[in-house]
Amino acid sequence: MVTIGDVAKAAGVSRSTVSYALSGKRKISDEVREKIEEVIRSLNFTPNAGARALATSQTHVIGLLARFLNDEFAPAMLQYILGVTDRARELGYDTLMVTEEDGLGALTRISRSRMVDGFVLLNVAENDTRLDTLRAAPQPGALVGLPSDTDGLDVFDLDFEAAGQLMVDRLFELGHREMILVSQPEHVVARGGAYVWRLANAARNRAADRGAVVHTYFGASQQPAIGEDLNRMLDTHPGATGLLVNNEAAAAALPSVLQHRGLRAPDDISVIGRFSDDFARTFSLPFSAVDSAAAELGRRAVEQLVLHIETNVTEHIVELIPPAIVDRGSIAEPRRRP
Amino acid sequence: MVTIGDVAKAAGVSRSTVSYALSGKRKISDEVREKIEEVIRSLNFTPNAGARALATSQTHVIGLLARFLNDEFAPAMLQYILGVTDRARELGYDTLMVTEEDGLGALTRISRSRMVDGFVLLNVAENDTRLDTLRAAPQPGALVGLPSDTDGLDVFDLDFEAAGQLMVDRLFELGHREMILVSQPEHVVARGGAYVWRLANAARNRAADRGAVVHTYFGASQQPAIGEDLNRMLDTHPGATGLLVNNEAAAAALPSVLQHRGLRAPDDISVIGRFSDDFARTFSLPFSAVDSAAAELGRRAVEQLVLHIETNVTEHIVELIPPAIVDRGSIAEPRRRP
DNA sequence: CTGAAAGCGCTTACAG
DNA sequence: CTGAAAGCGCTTACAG
Repeated sequence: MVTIGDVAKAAGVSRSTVSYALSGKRKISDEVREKIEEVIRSLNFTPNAGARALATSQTHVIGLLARFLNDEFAPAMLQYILGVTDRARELGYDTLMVTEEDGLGALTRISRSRMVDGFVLLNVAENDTRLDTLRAAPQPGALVGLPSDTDGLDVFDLDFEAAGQLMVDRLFELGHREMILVSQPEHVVARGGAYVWRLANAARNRAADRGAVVHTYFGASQQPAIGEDLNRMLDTHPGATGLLVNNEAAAAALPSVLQHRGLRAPDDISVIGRFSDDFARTFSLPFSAVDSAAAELGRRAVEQLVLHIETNVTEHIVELIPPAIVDRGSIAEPRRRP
Repeated sequence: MVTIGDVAKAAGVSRSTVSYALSGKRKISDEVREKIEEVIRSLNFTPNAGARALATSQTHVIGLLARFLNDEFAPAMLQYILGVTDRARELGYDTLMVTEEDGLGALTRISRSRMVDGFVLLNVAENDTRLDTLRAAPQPGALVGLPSDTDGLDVFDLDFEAAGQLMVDRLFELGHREMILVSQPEHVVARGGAYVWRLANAARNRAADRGAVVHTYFGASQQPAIGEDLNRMLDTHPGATGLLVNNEAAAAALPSVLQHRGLRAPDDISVIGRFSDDFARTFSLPFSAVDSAAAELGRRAVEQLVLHIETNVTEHIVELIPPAIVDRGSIAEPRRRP
């Protein structure tokens, strides 16, 4: 393998000069620098990452801890991941992706062995067991998902409270007074998916404040259960004119459920979901929705993480991205009763 | 940070003894070994990965090059990725996930800087521009996807030819004589997705051999285009009794298309797809299908890669996994014409 | 503007 | 059975 020594020899300079030419950390005469650059090109030299990491204590790798809970909707995870890997690369970092069950063990192992400069945690739960370890680690950490204790960490999430309010407001203003909210399954909440009840409570409270009602339900995260759930909800509340869907599987199942019942959105029922634009596109969901902002959250987490890695800022931030509705034409004034 | 020197000092031995105790590469007296282990635990020592990599030229990291073409069906990619990361971890490797557009540049950069011990390439095209670079790299490589030239690389893929034959055979034996095959979009083929025509040609030829006919079509990979495509095909071939679906978006769109037309599988039409079990479960697709074996392919690629990394086998293999049908009750004898 | 040398934290022949 | 020392390929004070 070609080393910095080979380059130095071929260019007729010392290894330190090559190193400085590479880093730009001191002035090198044009003549020498050009010679070095030429040699680097002709020898195809790239510095050894391990050696560099050893010398600088910087790996230029970030650790991405992703949890794939088999009852959550895997496709949605991909957008967060791509947000992270793409932005990391733009900032000069590669991404070590960790998917093991034992996230805590992985975090400990990777942190102690100094394989990465920092961590991004996806799918963070209300009381995430990984957080204490992360706080005690020498590397900084950024989260996607809002835990109860955000101390010492940068946190990014969609503002689910505002999302719940926005969904209700939008329908309320069109005239809807009775709505159904389908949330993620109860076990997602039980496991610490606090965003589920953040959105649900906000929606219910906002409706109550304005003199409307939102019937809130947990729904299965897979077919056919979720389809049956939806039918049951619609049967139970024949007067409901609006459907809020905070559950990707439910959103994906909804077109056929509506079709089966002979309902059309927005003519017969207004539908507003909460999912990513990419998700909507892939499954052709004809429903207006609050965008999950998955890629953006991943990108923001990386940016803030890199800021902590590369500078000595000590403040941490909690950033809740304001919800935005992507209009796909599925909400309108409630149908006039005949 | 705690180093091997700290451990040695606390245990009252030399650094080499600690190193050998860690690696087991030479006999250490029980007494000394136990003392060392105790110190390691109490100091929370984990060897520095960069230093180890520098000394051994082994990173215990594999590079995973994944391409996310925005017109391909992203959710399906996840299964391959998890197969790779999970199996890698079981074998003692972490995974550097690379998603940049410029896969060739990434491969070059990561290979030269010695960040990984080997590469797994996903989504390999017929004439993949990354392969020559991979062959010239000092690290071994394993592919998921069959290129035209497999020289010097380990290759894993579903046997799409056998899959096409199997799909036709299964329907033929039930009595179907006219079938429609919906493939991935033409531009996937144009880009080198050879598996599309491997399956299509095999299906068509097998049908011809047996005196049946398969109408083959490319279909869009997104809604609503794919829904219209499906309707057009069904309109064009009213006599077709079997539908073969080698296109995930089409499979996902099919339930509502069938419902719209008042068709049921298998009563009115037999349907057999090619997608992953996980995909079927997530979207509740009630169609029998040849399993993509995504996770298995990812796992096999890693296993073979690690074999090359850790031993000096020089033979390379091309492994085409035989297709297997997962029965979901969507195929039966063709309906008797009234 | 440039070079010689120390040091990052490991592993592994070499020596006993 | 164990230790002293060289070396992996970089970076960066130190010196000129």
